[in-house]
Amino acid sequence: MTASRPAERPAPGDEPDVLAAARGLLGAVLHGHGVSVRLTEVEAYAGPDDPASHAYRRTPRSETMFGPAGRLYLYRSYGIHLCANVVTGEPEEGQAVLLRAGEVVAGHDLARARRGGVDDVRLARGPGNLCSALGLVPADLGADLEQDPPPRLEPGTPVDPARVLSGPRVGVSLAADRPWRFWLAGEPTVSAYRRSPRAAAPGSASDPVSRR
DNA sequence: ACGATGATGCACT
DNA sequence: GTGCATCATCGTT
Repeated sequence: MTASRPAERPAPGDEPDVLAAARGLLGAVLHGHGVSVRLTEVEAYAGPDDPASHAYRRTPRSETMFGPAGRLYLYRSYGIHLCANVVTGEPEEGQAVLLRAGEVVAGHDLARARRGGVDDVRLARGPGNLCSALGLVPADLGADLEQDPPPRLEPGTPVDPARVLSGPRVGVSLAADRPWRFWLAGEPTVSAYRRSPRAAAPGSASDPVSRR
């Protein structure tokens, strides 16, 4: 072996761009089909260096993640639910932010109808429920969120950084300790944390890249 | 062609 | 807290 440097591991302060992008999406408003949601909880997914990301391997499904920023990446979870991401970073990087939860700020009646009359704070709690409330459909895959017709993303007023909390991503079995989930403190719309049963024990060194 | 696996949600104890 | 429906996707055969 050569006298080269050790394997790269992100140094503190050298975090992937997608983390800042994720924090920046908190408070933004996503206008769906007749319903608008202010984002309160998101998760960052990096490219081929993130084992939990759909972009860990480039496949037909994840192709949108390798495209330009500001596009909508939709995927089907458990064969049933749609989940929405905003592509960030440069093309080929494969970075995106999963939209996990939000507060309905417009179109309440339509959102309630779509969600079967659950309590308002649950209208867009959880990535599948958020898509359902917004009325997103598979045809919205790849939509340019900066263009006029919905779905469209409206930058929110900046949030107080002290209100942004972080923790591990929900339900991922790999890189399960990376604290790449971000949410706004005190928001009742934020979903509950649930660790994947397949994830290594918290803090385990057997997890590919455990913590930062 | 086949089997395993979920970036979930909801019912249930 | 736990169990599981349900099916697109992807790696393997």
